[in-house]
Amino acid sequence: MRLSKFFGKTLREIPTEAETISHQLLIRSGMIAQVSAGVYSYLPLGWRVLRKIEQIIREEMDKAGGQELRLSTLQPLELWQQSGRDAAFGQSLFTLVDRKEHRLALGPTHEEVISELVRRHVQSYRDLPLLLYQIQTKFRDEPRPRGGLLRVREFLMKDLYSFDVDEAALDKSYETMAQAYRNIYARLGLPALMVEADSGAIGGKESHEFMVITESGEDEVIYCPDCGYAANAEKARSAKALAGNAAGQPLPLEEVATPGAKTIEEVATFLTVPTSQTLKVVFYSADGEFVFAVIRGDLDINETKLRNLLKCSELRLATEREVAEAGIVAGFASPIGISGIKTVADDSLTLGSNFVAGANRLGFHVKNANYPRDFQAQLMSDIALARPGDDCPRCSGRLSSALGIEVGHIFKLGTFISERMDAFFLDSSGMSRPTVMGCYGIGLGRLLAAIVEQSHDDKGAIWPLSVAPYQVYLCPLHLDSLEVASAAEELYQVLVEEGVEVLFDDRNESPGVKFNDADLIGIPLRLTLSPRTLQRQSIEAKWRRSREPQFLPLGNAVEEIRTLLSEQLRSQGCT
RNA sequence: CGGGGUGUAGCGCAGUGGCUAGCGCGCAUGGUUUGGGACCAUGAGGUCGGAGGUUCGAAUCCUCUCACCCCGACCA
Repeated sequence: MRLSKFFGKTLREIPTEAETISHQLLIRSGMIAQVSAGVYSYLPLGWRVLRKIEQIIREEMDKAGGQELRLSTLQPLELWQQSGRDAAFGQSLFTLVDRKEHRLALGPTHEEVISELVRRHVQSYRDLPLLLYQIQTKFRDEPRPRGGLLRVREFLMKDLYSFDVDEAALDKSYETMAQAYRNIYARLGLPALMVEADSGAIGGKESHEFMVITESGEDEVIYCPDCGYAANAEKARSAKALAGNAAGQPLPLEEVATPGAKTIEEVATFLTVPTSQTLKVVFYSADGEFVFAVIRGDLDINETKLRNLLKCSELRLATEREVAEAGIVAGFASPIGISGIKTVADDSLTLGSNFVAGANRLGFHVKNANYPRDFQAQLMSDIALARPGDDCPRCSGRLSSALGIEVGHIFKLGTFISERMDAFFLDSSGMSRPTVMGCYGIGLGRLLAAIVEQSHDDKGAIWPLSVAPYQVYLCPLHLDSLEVASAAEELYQVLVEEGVEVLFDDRNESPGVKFNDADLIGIPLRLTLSPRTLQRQSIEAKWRRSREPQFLPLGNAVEEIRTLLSEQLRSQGCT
């Protein structure tokens, strides 16, 4: 491609609306253009990268046994009502009404549509397993799009759905997909960490996310540097230490005056006990129901875990007014002696005894509260937030945290969707059973942004060869020199004939402009030729990533270039 | 949805009641240049986000409204 005829222009200045590096560089290099909040067009450069990413994903899916298909984007809302996930997606669903007043959704994901399809085509266990995938635009009306391509409302996504006869077979499909994902990230030159994750609105039991660790990430990853345990903060566990007198004999309840001591810190200081010797109560509204969440004073509530435990869709802190209306004395509340309010507890209550808790009376707490002697909880589980510095749940290490971009998410869905969508099959004994599903998503645009986030310098993007918009930037200087012009032209023609992807800077610009554009766009290999290099019968070759150029003899430059490129691809793990 | 911010030329910005709205980059034409964003000359390009109001006079003051960005809530 000749730059003189190319659509799209580089920008010298950083557009004001772009804050994250990838957003700035993608706009400045002319890869994408914003249309609306969370809606982008891809210009030729960006589109080329996206298509290469797509092709790598397609190859790995095919290699793993996947079969590509295309599903509808318009989905009748009934499908979502049938699976019951219309509530889970809620406002994120883009909906519209057709001329017959029929309600439709723009697909945010395709489990419903594909289950329907599979239902009609799969009757026997002999038809399973199936790995079906699609690479299509999906729509989600995000509350807040952000960071350029990092979180958008219209996005290209690969989703693969697995259908198996039982859990064991699902485990196998899951592992096949996890490996395919590792291959994809390797080929994209993207270091991605597989972490345990919450399954959110998608539902299901087990799930993992693939994270690229970078400052602009919007997810917190909790990990153990010693044993490799890693999980999204929403999901992460920590080993909860025993409280100081965990082994103590339960003592009688005793009310003590604690004037003005409302927070855990104040109470603990006032009574000179560690915070792990206190109980904390947090008030929530869960789908409109008032809920007490009780946890040991040194820990915090993880709202994702709480939501999962309560199986509710809307969870928020109760307002002061709701607290007052429930007859709660804020700052001095506890579940002791309270009835008629749903109480859920963190299992840390069992890791201690003789706690300090609220007395449900202004200015008073009680000492020696013990579970379950003094109060009960309807639900008890781990609902604590794992924090950096906590003990690792798997080894004796200490947890750390980092921010990451979620570049892939795989789920073991189980049977809840297939049951609702009637996707049953007959097993070998003639019994009707729901297919066991898994789904495996990867966002292409976000992947593209993540690559830039972790592979750039102050000059611009640094694309790995496998996905670079072009492999080579052909950069002649002094184009008014006939010698240079004809040598460049000839080299361009030959390279193109050889199948090398060349961006030919045939503009009559100054060297600085050309070099800066080459760096900004981030083409892996730059070939410079000028009167100076021609005099030495050579052309200069420089990798975007490195500082030092090398000189190739003009005579067999094409051969040398091909060698350079194939060596580079091989070192990237791509063949 | 709550909080904060920004809308003036393609991009980045200046312009707090006054006459024809500026600057830099970019763009066009001509010329001189050419190894890290060159220089000179000439030129094109604006319903100042929109609507309403105040005023002799509004980019500027008031009201409403829309869009976009950031933080939070929420979310894959």
